Amino acid sequence: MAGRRTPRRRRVEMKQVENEEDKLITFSKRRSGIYKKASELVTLCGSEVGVAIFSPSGKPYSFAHPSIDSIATRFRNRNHPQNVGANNLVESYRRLRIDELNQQHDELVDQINDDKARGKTLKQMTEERDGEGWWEAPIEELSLEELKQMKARMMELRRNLQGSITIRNQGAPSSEGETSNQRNNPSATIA
Amino acid sequence: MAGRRTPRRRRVEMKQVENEEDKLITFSKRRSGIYKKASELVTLCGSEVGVAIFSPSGKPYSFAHPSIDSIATRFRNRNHPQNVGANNLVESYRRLRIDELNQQHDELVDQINDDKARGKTLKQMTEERDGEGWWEAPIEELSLEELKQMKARMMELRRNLQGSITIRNQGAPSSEGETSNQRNNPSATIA
DNA sequence: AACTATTTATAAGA
DNA sequence: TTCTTATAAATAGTT
Repeated sequence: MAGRRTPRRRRVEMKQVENEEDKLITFSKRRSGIYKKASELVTLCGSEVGVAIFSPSGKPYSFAHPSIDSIATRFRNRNHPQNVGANNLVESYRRLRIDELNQQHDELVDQINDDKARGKTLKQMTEERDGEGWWEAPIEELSLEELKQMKARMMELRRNLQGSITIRNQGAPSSEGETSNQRNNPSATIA
Repeated sequence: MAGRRTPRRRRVEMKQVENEEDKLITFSKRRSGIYKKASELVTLCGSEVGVAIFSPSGKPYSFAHPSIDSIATRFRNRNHPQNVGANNLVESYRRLRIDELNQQHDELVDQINDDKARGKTLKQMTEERDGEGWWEAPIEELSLEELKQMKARMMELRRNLQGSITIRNQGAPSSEGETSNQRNNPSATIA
């Protein structure tokens, strides 16, 4: 009991933590730290914040205020929902080879409509996730949120484009048999 | 030089900062702090992190590693790109009334294809944003990223559904009660 | 932007 | 996992 009872000190080499156990602990603590900082920013400045983190083992975590949906929407709309975003959106869209995208979309919609997997309903999913703090939005909802976003995006785009073009042309099918596997190559598909 | 040269002390009331100027400074400092924490988490644990923040005035900021695209993709795929995510996605999709969504999509694609707004090309946009740290991804790219995500999502969905359904029928009534035999994900939740 | 008193975060240990 | 504590890091108020 004499002297220092906890003779530890630390160093902060910014290097990958080798020991897996330590790494997990560090991750856990620092994740909490970031959440706290984020929530403080929300409180102090009234700003909206969204955080997405993957643990070393790949488990997803998220933090968001007011909600992931809201954050995503704001990003989409940016400061000028009128044109700027739409322009980028449109131009980017084009470069993604709309034909192919459209074709895929049709395919998917058909398949989905045909009734396939069946799980929880949207409402159920939403209900289940209450009870935790607002900052602990379960990541399970993200895919759902993304769908909402997708619809929102489309409606926005449509709104922005309204009254401009009207020509309808399903377009030639893009001869693409192989698309790069983007699981490990997120940004490879674009250009 | 004698005595204390900076006789300041601070308080940390977690309240909205009233003074607008102070609020902006606080926001700026703390945003940097969060970015730093996030990048440290990346370095120490090798995890992937994405942060989205709106300033009090509504200006968007973001941080992401390896990229917003990657983060979004991982969230979409989650731990089990096979089924779980797809199920939610599919079910949600349905509930968003696919027909309507599809209709809107077609409309948009047609309009876009017909040549409308024209801005920077994707390549230009990408080039312009080099020179800063990887953690300072300009928010301007987000709308673009979302497009990538959209495509990625569709391709993923398509991949997941492949070999399951092939019927093409916009309004096919479902007679399937359950299809829950795909739930073989033992490691759905680590904790 | 820089400084520094102080608060806050956190690496180790228990 | 939660708590403790020594110490490193973040930052509010100021220059």
